[in-house]
Amino acid sequence: MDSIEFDAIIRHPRTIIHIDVDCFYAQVEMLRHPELQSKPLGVQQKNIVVTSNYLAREYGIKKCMSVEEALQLCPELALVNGEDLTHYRHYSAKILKILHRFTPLVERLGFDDNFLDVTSIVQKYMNSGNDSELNISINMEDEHPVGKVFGPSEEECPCGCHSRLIIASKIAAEIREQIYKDLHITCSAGIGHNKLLAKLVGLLHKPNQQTLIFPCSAAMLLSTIESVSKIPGVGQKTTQLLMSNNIKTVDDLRKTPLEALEKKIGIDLARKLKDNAEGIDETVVKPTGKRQSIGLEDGFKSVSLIAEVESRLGALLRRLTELAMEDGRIPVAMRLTVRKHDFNKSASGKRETRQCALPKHLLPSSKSGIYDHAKMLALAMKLFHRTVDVSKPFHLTLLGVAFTKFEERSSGKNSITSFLRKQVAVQSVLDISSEEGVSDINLGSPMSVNQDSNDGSAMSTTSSPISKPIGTNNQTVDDDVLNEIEPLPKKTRLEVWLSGRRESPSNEMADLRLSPSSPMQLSPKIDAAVLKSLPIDIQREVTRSWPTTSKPKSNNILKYFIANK
DNA sequence: CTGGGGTCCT
DNA sequence: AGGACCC
Repeated sequence: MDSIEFDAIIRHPRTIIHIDVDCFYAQVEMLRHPELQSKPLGVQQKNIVVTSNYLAREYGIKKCMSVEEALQLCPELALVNGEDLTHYRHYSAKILKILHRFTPLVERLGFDDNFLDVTSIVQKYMNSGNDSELNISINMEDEHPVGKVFGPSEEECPCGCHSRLIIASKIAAEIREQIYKDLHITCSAGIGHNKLLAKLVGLLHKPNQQTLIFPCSAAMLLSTIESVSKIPGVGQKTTQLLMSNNIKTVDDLRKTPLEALEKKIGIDLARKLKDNAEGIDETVVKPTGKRQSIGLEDGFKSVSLIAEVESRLGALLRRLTELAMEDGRIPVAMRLTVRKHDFNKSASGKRETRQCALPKHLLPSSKSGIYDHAKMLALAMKLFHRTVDVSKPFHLTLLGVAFTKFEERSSGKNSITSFLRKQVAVQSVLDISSEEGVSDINLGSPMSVNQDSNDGSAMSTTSSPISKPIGTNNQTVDDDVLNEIEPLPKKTRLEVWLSGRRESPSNEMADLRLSPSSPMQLSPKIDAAVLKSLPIDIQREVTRSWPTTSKPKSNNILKYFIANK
């Protein structure tokens, strides 16, 4: 077969639907507060209106606008706080379940953005006129797509994608209908033969509508997007790089020779963007599995006291352990995130993270079935002291804590797999107990904050003799476990103090010293020899079920069947 | 005081 | 551990 004919036949083999929930947070809040349904509504996080309903958008309110600005545009704007994502997470899971009724091939970006590869269900419809597994029947006689179509559709592509896309538009309509019937949430959809086109075309008609694009209109769609920054994957940095090279539009991108572009932005990105500029995108829909991390963050004006850090981390950890229990898997590592106030310039304020293994005995699987919050907090504080030099004044604008590696809850028996998996998870994580073994010397004298500063705030009178002798403080967490676990008060002394304090934080602070966090026995070293000593087929069995850290390199063979360019 | 989440790559 | 990206 001539390679050109071959190209023509196999060109657009996939069918992709992109489902975007309309102003997701705002819809959820309207469901929770029906009286707000008919009013302009914004969802607020800190000083930001992160999203708003369409009534509010008529006033010109945009995503991530400041509250001030939004209220100027619409003084009667109703605002609800959306800093707690619990309800959104809940609805997001329900939406995902509905999508899974259609196909397991669902890739999620965030809570409200989904790609579905419906190639195979479209094929089922073409074979039989219905899908016995779904309760949907599609009128195959009707050749018209549901919803809008972008661009001309005069000539049918010889690969047959035309009718596939039309069927997919009916499936998309059915998906949206089921989401609305079950949840009273509206979505918009884009239908195309790849992810890029499905996503971009769905933006054209937005609340509660859907749009289809045929391949012949792909280049046209890309031409109509004004800036390269609208291409998914082109963020702020790349946009700056491109603009400094006078590349602003997709057409600029097309005019730039690949070789020249590679030198400016790197070979991988250059190739991707040259493809994208023509509407080409071979990336596959990667089904989203379990989360790779579960985290919580809290931003604030400024936190400069260790005591307040401890209080806030404690609150975050309580919620985080609840989320982990819902998830069902056992976390194996903890990561702390800190954002330090950046007052040298108006720089963005980078985050710093520290990560460590989570010792097994802090986990709920061991006897009690619950987390030991005191020790979790001690561990988090240890990470904090690795991140922030508390001998000097500090002020933070964000604290976050996350679980980052997981072990499936064993369901009992698969001992060897479970054992090895745990080892591999722990192995790559820094073992913080093994270095600076006794550590916590800083913890002994936290009042040294401000010791040479003149800002006269809280602590300057202090330097209260903290001296619990470091030596006696230095029992390990393991020792604590062996001793008895002190019943955790509803409020810790720290929280009581914090909630009661007004202006004169005095030497009460001496009592707020973090309980001696100390080296923990962590992470037995992995024994690669154990694995290697197994029969090869057992090795394979074991490694196949490991949490995926390596990814299949995306050398899609289809690439070689794409019309040259 | 640009939010509170996430992903993957280097 | 950080960076860039997504929503």
